[in-house]
Amino acid sequence: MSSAERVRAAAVKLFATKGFHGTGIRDLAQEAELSSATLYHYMGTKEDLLVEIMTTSLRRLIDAVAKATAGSDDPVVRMRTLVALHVLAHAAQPGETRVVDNEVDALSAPARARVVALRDEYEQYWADAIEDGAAANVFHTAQPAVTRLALLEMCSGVARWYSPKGPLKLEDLATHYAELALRVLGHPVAVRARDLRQCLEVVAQVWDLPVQEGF
Amino acid sequence: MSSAERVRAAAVKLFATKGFHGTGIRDLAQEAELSSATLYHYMGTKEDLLVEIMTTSLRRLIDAVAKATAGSDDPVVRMRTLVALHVLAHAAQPGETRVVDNEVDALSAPARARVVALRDEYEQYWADAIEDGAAANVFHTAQPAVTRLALLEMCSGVARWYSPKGPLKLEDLATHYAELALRVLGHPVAVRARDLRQCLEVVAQVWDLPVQEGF
DNA sequence: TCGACACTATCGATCGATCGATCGAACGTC
DNA sequence: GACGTTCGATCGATCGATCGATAGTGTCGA
Repeated sequence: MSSAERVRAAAVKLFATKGFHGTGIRDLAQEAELSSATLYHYMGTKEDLLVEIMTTSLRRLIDAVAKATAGSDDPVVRMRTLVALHVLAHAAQPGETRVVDNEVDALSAPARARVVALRDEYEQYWADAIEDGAAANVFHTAQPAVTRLALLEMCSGVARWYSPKGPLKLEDLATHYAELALRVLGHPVAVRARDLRQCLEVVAQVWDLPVQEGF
Repeated sequence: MSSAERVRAAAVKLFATKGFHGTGIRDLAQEAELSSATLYHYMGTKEDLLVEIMTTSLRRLIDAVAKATAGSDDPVVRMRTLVALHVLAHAAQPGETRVVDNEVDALSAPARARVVALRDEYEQYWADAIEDGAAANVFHTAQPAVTRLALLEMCSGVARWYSPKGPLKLEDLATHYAELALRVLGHPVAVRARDLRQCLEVVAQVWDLPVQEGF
């Protein structure tokens, strides 16, 4: 792993576990096995590093859902795909996703605006799928906007507790959450294994992970 | 409001919005309208202040669920009560709950152990209700533990976005979430208004809030 | 009624430590 | 000798925390 990669990995790990403000430049340097001065050869300010992690992580997620939902009009299929992708991404990359979800408040106003715009772009996929499903009468929810937020929070929570060392396989996790999401949306239909396998492949591809189960 | 109360309120506000590490002693002093030296007349260390906020907040929540679920054996009723209480607490006291949910990592090891023990005590109510419901065949979930975590994350998320200024009333919010939770648990039954009103009263009582709607 | 004393509340000044960030110099490699 | 990397030393700023001093307030014996 190159020094540049070590710096980024160190930042993801420490920002995710100790928070942006709780992580010092010297913590970063120690984790990356470099002097604090050398860090600045690979980054701008500490905030630049945070912004880079957030934007690339969100861009990857947006690319993944764009790729995985392309060509599908069925809201149920899209919803299953969105949930599976979101859960897989949060389980496989808990560091990045925890930083994105928890450290938005640490950004300065202009940087925060750019990150929030990306997040809104992502959540629009969820809003569209829910709206289309409600219009097609396959989803039944009295408060679509609230339900969307509830689903997103439920799925993002995975990054806070999932461990690949536990008994639960990634596929089982994603399948279970897709099932829960459809229940929330008032559409009690079993999850098809075929849809899920496609999501696993997209995640492995976009995040550049080995393809076998468990990443 | 006394100085002691202003210190605590300032800490809740700033810890919730800027994070524990992102909040300086001087920020706290300015928000509480005191000098930084005077702060230490009302608190121990900054971490003591954080621990006090977390433990009292969790104790109140535990007291509330103990009071509200006492005497009820029906897992469905208990689950509705747990969800409504949790959502109402997170919507009515977003500061405290955000601090509890997000700043656990900022604690030193011994303090964290005490807080996590309280959190586990609280979550046991959820685990019991889900287990009893599954045993009574009124809940249907393949992964009870995962479902519990998913539900908790879903409900806690309310503190991140709910605003009393929005169009959504507290009762509608709690009712909607109770409905979503029962769907997640495979028990599609409408929420009874009577159960909810009792939860509103318990929250108002335990958190010492005015009883009329909206707190 | 009055002063003496104790106690609470407050703050300006300041402590040593750590913060994010920068500098010039020294490496190696081509 | 040009360039990409690395680091020790150090900058001014800010951090959490403490100090002694100064008011205010209530109590109690004379």
